[in-house]
Order: sequence, then structure tokens, then C-alpha cells
Amino acid sequence: MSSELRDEISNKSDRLGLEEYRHSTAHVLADAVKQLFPGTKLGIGPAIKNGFYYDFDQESRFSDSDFVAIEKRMREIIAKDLPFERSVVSREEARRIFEAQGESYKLELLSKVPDDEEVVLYRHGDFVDLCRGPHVESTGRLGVFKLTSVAGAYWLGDEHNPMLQRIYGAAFTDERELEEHLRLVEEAKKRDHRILGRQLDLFSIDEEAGAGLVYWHPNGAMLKHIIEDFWLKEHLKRGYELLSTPHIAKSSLWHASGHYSYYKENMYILPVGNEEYVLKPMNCPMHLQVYRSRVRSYRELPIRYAELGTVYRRERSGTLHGMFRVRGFTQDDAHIFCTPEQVEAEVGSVVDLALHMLKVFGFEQLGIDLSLMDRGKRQDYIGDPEVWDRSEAILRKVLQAKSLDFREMLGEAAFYGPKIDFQLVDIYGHKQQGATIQLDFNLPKRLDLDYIGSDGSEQHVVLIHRTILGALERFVAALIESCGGAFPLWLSPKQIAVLPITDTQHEFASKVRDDLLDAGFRVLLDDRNEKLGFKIREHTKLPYLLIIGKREQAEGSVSVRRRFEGQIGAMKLDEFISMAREEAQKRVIFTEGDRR
RNA sequence: GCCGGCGUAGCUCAGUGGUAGAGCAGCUGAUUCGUAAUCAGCAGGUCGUAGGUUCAACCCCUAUCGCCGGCUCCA
Repeated sequence: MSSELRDEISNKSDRLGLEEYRHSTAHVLADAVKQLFPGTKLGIGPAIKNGFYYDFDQESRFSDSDFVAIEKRMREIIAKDLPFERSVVSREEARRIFEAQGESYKLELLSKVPDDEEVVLYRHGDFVDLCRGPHVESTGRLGVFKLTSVAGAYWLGDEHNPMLQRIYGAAFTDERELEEHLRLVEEAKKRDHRILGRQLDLFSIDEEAGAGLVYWHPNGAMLKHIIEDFWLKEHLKRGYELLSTPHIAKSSLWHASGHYSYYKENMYILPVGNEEYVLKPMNCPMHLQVYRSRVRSYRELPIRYAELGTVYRRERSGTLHGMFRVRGFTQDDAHIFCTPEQVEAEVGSVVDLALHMLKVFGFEQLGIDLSLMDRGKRQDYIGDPEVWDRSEAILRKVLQAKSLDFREMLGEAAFYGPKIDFQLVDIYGHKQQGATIQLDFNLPKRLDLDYIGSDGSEQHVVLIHRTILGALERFVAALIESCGGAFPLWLSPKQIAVLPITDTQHEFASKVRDDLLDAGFRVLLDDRNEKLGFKIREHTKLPYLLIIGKREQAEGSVSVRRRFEGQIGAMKLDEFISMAREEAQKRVIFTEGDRR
């Protein structure tokens, strides 16, 4: 056996071992809760990333103040070292057991076990659960865990079902790993874009003025502008054309597009006199208007229309989350109109563009989903199933041709077509929806989007909806968290701070500032009457600090301090400018110090 | 939208059925300083909002808005 193969197998077995460990800990949690809160009914209790959860149905409400008692009881169960015993029973036997305990949810699960599968129970002590397993040998093997939170969760994830109480826990086989995990969670809180957004004065959301509506402050607006500028250049290079379209349109447009029937609950609808307008939740109908403004020839195709289009969606209140989930946001949207023959190549180049652009921002690790129609819910989609089959096959083929790893997600498609979704994965493994590429044979048919083919006949165009960054708000939030607010030089709203030591150097310092501004840098002069150490501390997240004291003034130089690295020495301003200019032009993401 | 928790100064937080507190930030003054917090003084809140209970509510109750953790949804 090759050593690689052996490693792979042992990694896999470690992973399985950890899953068993976590899932077994969930059983102990359920046992403890049932002991402490008689009458509690069980939902499900799987292992998840970093730990486990278990769902409970119980009149009284759990709160984290109950955790102390529950954890104590769990540790008692663990101390008894009760063996986990597997048994295969008949359906009747299982039904009898769960009926006796009033475990209605378990009975529901039991009824869903396929006929050709055996019914497996796991016991430890007096606790019994319907469960495929496997488990660790006995409760004594467990012990490194911590209950972390309690939250509501719908039974079987369906909002029409009753809501159960879910208790989450973290669990590892090693005490140090648990501590490390808890430390990382704390660390992640400090990188939270909502916290950094305020500290760095990037943006705010004012609840009085409207939840989910973002105010970009000067620093944030600058950052957004830099991203948009880069975005535009990349698109113009690739044959996209820029569009600018209205924010509202009469209802009739949205009836025609299908949004009024499939998307109404998310739309802001504005009555104006005896007419009705809709604040746009998507840009596509607007882009289609431009396409339809005259007859199109096959010679013009593909047409690629791009717009940083701001859209408004009435998201349900509980779903809002900083800039990750807002009600007004700017999509880096584009619509590609092409012939059926061009589809594959166009989708392929969009995938390439997405991979390229996201990499420039430091997102090298991506999750890719192929989002498909749920054939069981036809009423949620427009168009013929055969067209859907064809569309889905094209997307699948493109991903396979590029040897990209992807997951197929049933029921995740848009109402008008299947899509490829890219998730940004941050350093903690959290995923955020970024790019999306949606293939649409349906709207062109529905709205008569045609072109004149080479034979003079009218053909339906094929439409590709796509964004690369997703929404600027969400993208910037992910960017803030991925770099912890320490933006790479090319993106940093302020790139350089000039710090005079005493006011004797103010004149020279402002000249340095002006020279840097002339050289095209975004510069801040901190000439406040504060000590140097204080000023350095206040600007630790900036890529470069230039310190100017008596010596530098006399020599006409600057003392350069690089973020996370400290002093890198004094140099002539010109020297610094060419060094920094190169770093910015190359769009260097991490300097040595950043990787620390 | 649903479940739970929480809304006190710009921020982070303490507090109590009987006249609102700290640190940081802010302002004023002093200090002119060499690589992650100089000192002093001043100012700042109808305790999210609206009702109710009470002699008295920041505290108890109800509603509402919002935030946080999840669920559902999603760019």
C-alpha cells in the first residue's frame, strides 16, 4: 500500500472516529436532558462540524443557564462508562418501545425507514435511540465537549412543522483541540465585519432609518469604489458593455417577467396614483428591455451587458445579518445574450472570470454547487422539463470539462433556470454565496427575446444571468472578515499614514503627504498632538506608516513601518513610492507580515 | 416569518421598585514627545418606542421596532 493511500485511509478513519465521538456525545446530551426534563421528546441529534446538536420538544424553554446542570449530568453519565449497545429489532418492537416513551418524532422517523433496511437501535444505560450508528464503545470514551448554544429549529427543517429546541455543543477527542476551537471562535468574533465595520468606520446600518439598508462611510465607499473600478476594467477587457438602468418600473414589466407571481413576497411595491411601480429586486428585466429596444442579428451575439445594479428585496426580518444579508444591495450583474451554440463557451468563460477575480481578492478556496430543479416541485419553476434537462446538462458539462469539484444541489435552482454557485470560504471554513451563473432558456421564450438567424428566421436567444462578486455588500463583508480589516495595499481605503513626531515636522510631513497624493496614493496625515506610540497604535491596520522626526526631516527621508512587520528602515520618499507602487500594481494580497 | 436571548452615553459595559454610573471616544488646557495607550479638567443619557400596573417604573406587565444566536429563505 502506498503511503499516500495509507494516509488517506487513516485520515478517513480519524474523521469517522470523530464523527462517532460527536454523535455519541449527542446521545449522552439527549439522555441527560430526558433525565433532567422528564417528558422531553427527541428529534434528531447528528454530528456536525466541530461538534453536535440534538433537537428537543419540551414545554419549558432551555436557556444557557441550564447548561451547567445538563453538562454535569452528562459528565455523570460519562463517568458511569455505560456501553453503547447496538441491536437490530423488528419494526413492531421499535414501535412498541417508542410508543411507550411517547417519542412521536422517533415514530415518524421509524415509519420512514425504507422496507429493505433494518431498524437499528442504540442503547446506553436506560437510554435508547433510533440510530444507524456507529458509536464509540462506551460513554467513558467521551468527555471533551462543551454546550455552546440553544436555538429554535423546525422539525425536519420545514417551517410548516413545529419548532423544536436545538442544543448545540462542541466536541473533540482532545482537550487542546476543544480549547483551540473555542479560541478560534473568539478570534472570529474580533474579525466580525459588523465590529470591524464600525471600528474602521467603513459603514453603518441605522435601525431607525431602516433595517438592512447600508450607509457606506468614506472609508467603505472608497473600498467599494476600488473594487468596482477593478471589476469594470476586468469586464471591459472581456467584451462586456456597461449599462445603467432605472431603479423602478411599472408592475406590468414584472408581470411579464414572472417576478410578480414568483417573487412578489420579496418585492417593494409602490402605489403611485392609480398606477403601481416596483422597486427592482433584480436587474434582468431592465437589461432585457435594452436588448429588446431593437431587432438583433445573430452577428451581434454574444451581447454582454454589465451593470453595478442596486436592487431592493424585502427579506424576512429574521434573516438580516450585517452586510451579509441586507435589503438593498448592489449586484455586479451581467446578462449575456447568445445563441444555443455559444452557451457552453460563454458559461465557460464566466467560470474562468469568476475564478480569476475571486483569486485576486485572495479567495482561492471556493465551494462550487450545481443548483438544480426539484422535479417534485414543478409549480415553483417556469418552463419545460426537457429544457431544464438540457440546461442542467450544459452547466454540468462545463464544470466537468474544467475538472472542478462541485456538489449537485437539488431544488436550489432559480425559478427560471439552473445555476452554478460559488461560495467564498473564509479562513474559518465559513461559506458565503459569491458568484452565481444562471442559465435561462425560459425568460427569452416567455418575453420573446429574439434574434434574426443567418437563415433570416427568428430565434429565441439564450440568456445567462451572472454575478461574480455576488453583492458588493456581502462581498465586502467577506473580504473584511477574510483579512481581519487589514486590507491589502491595493484595496486599503487609506494606504499610508504619515506620522510626524512633533509639530516641528508638520511642514515636512504635509509635503510628504502631498507628494504621496501626487503619486496616486490614498494618504492620511496624523498631525494630532499625540505621542508616536499612540498614533502607531491607532493605525495598526494600515499597510504602511511613515514616521517623520528630526532625523528624517534633516535627511529628507521617511522611516517606514510595515503592517505586522514593524520598522523596515528609513529610505528616500521616491524609493518608498516605487516600492509601494509595485506592491499595489501587483495587487499583492499578503506581505510577509500579514501571513504571520 | 419562526424559537430563544438582549436593547442603559458615540462605543464596550455596570446598575437598581425611591433623583442614572465607569472606561474608551469627544471637547478644553497642559505636555513637543523616536516606533502599539502623556496628564488634568469639562461635557455627554426623557435607560429603543408606545401603552399599562404602582404613591413612585430604567427595573414589573403588554404591544411594537431593532439587534444577537439559530431555523427557514438567500446575492
